[in-house]
Amino acid sequence: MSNVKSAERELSPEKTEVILRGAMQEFLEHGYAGARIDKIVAAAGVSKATVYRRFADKAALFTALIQRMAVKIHFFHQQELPPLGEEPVVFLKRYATQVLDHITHNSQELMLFRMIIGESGRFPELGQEFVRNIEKPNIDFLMQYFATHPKLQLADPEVAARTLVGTLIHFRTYALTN
Amino acid sequence: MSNVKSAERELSPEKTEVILRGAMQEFLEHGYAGARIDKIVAAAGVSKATVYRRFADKAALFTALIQRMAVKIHFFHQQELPPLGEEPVVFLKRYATQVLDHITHNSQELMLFRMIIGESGRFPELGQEFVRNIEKPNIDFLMQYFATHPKLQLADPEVAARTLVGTLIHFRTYALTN
DNA sequence: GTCTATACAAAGATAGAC
DNA sequence: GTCTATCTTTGTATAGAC
Repeated sequence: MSNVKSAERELSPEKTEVILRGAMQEFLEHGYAGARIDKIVAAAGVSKATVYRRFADKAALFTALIQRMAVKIHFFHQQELPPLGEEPVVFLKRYATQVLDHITHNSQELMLFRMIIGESGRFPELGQEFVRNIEKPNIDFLMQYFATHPKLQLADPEVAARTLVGTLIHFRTYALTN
Repeated sequence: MSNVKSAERELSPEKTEVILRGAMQEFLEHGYAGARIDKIVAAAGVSKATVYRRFADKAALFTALIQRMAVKIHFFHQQELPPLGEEPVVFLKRYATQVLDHITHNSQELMLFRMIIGESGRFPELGQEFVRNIEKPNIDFLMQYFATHPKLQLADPEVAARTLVGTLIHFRTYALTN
């Protein structure tokens, strides 16, 4: 006989939100092993018990956070495309510039990429998630773009797409420092 | 009046060697923050005091290890070049295959690349060291190769070299999982 | 110069009050 | 459902014997 509201009275979504926000800061700055639960709860303004009621342990909190970020970044990139009507050379230059600028002005995203790569040996599902959510959509888009623009004379659209995406990500996560 | 031998009686190089070997295992497997000094000394068969007599702290041990590995890998790659007399297309395919195979059969090197990228935000000098010792020599070599083979019709040898190296490293450290 | 034993701090996780 | 207080383990680093 409980009404609808009582059925919802479980874990408050607001607290979950602030926990994840605090966790993001701490994990991005120090990596998985370097992150401290104490710092996360301090930043979130909740107690440890509140964290451990939602997440089994540190690893569960970490993976939950990363998966959430993967989805957000995915949708973000989709909105950012430069106009498709331009000449291919112009479009591709803008596309590349935009990706690099985006990461450059979004230091959290740079830290995220680096962390994913660094932890992907110990959290394989995490690396796969990112391939699925971030790299794959970009590669698929470019593949189709290349395939529908024969004037570019690209023998293999998939190779071209993987090359461009790989070069851009690598250039920003490894070659440059800040 | 001390003879030459007594002047050398400082820290035994053999112990330094086994410490670094144990440290390599542990750091590569768990990253910087995840590595445990206890595990390192256990693997090396020495005491903690012996470690701390040589290295000021964990970070000093870490950076010393990475710099040593950077030098070793640098020299290793130099010896591996496929025959330069081949047709450019053949040579480049072999070069790429060899780099990928090398990392694939050298899981420690893969772990090292991932760790460098993951820690490069917190240890910037470490990322720079690797650019200098590993990426730069490869890029320089390819640049010169491209410049001396005009039939490849590459407008910008440096861009081509960076693209190839970046794509190869990224493909192996991020896109694939194992 | 190297070891054993230990200091000291901090971590992750939980019990019990409200 | 959330907090305070605490348990237990484990970490880095060092003091002192040999």
